[in-house]
Amino acid sequence: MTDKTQDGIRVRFAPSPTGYLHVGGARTALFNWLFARRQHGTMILRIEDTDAERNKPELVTGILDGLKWLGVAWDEGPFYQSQRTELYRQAAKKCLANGSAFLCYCPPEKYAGGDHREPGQDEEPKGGGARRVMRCSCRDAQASNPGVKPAVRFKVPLGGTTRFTDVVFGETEFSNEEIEDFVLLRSGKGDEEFGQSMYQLGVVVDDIDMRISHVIRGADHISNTPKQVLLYRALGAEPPLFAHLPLILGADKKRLSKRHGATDVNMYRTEGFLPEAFRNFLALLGWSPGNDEEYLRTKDLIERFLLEGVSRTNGVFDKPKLEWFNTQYLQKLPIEDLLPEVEEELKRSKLWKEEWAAGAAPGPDGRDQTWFSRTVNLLRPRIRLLPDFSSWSRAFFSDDFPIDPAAKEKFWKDPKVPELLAKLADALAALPEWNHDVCDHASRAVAEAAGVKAGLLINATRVAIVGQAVAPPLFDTMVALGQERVVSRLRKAFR
RNA sequence: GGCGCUAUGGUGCAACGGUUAGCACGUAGCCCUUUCAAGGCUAAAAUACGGGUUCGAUUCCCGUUAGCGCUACCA
Repeated sequence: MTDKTQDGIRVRFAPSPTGYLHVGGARTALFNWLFARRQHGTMILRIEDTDAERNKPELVTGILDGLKWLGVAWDEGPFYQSQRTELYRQAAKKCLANGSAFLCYCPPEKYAGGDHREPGQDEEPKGGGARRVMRCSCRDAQASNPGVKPAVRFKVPLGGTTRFTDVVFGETEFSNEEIEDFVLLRSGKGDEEFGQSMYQLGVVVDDIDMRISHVIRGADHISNTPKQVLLYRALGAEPPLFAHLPLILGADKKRLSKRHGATDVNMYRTEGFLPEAFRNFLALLGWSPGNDEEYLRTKDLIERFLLEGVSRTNGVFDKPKLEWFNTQYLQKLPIEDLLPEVEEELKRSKLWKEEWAAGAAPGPDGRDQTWFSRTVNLLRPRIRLLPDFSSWSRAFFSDDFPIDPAAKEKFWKDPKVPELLAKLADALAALPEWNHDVCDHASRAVAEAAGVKAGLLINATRVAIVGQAVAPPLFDTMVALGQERVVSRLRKAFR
């Protein structure tokens, strides 16, 4: 075991391109990555595409995109198992040669059907010891069917136990009687001698070849592990350390699936979550730093990540908590980390103006080079998802914005409003300077002169200048928009 | 069915033999307030059940129950 880490910590994430990058897979990838970073190790990406039937090569791009968005960067690969067939065949032949595997001529659908009971066994095997009498004895099938191509099966010991140490679950032991003679290599098609590798062989051969020190993967692989440990031994290698991760469940505690909502990480990107918030949330699903801290930026996660902190209980994917994390990041992130995300969002929605880039020309208020960052800061406490910058905050970035009918209904009810806004427009237009306090005083003066409460004017004005009942504090909003726009929007309101 | 794993509020985690069982999300209420958020305060809410071990169990052991996983020439 110890010699496994001689050439350093080496981990891998090994998705199969039979679908998109699932949040469960994303969490596995994240844990591998955090562990590798924390231990100054190496992370390898390996595509497990040995099943030509199910595998869809075009899905690899989506998985890679998902990982990149997540910020999980691998150091080696991606390696494709479909291109390493010869390696697996050699390993299978080695097992054949040293007696740890055998050729099986059974038709695939017959093997488990009880065709292989030894003579004299008429009872259907019912688990327990009876099961092992199912050792394949299909030499007869070969004799009566000379053309049949065999698969290679591993010869699991008839007795004894196989144990391994799981860093998360502890010492784990399986009775060999429970393990069937699993297939290593599919039978050959056409004129091939053998077909593609099966999962168990591929993982083990690659994990040996890639000198993997820690196998960090979902707990759904616990039952596979003894098979793999047996294979390591048959191939003359020492098994790595295993760390199985509890599964992620949906709100009903069933395995997370599409009907629970989005399970494709790329959908969280398009929904507008910040990758760092998503990482923070995911890291805390099945792992804890050992105390109550929750807001952990990526550098903190790396610093704190220990396999010992991984939980053994399956966890529910709680989207409301993810949303909370996102708002936390939207509010707390240093502005320079947030700006690029907002810029990208505004570009997506075609609202972006190059003059807003840092250090460029003044913003719409014609005053300050950092208009964009000031405006984002003003907006961020109320934003939940990145696209809100384009929709909810549209009036800050474009003159073409809708007026919400419900907002009108609520704040323009009073018949005095049109005249009030006209007076306010005149008052504001006459202002020699433009800042929060000046706007504040001018507005309140107009309200007072008209004999109405300031609130009435303020609320009505908000609707006129941003089209919504909800926005940042009014006078800050006025400053962000600039004098010209505020005046013209007020004048246009009832025209 | 067999085998394996797991079991703290609705949810995610903490307490690794001794705490009034802690934090966060969510929920309810209050405060703040020009809207809405944010923020602050408060409240309701948990050790699945039954046996042991121990001076003492959330914590260790056994059983029950429940959930999940595996049980493919899928990964």
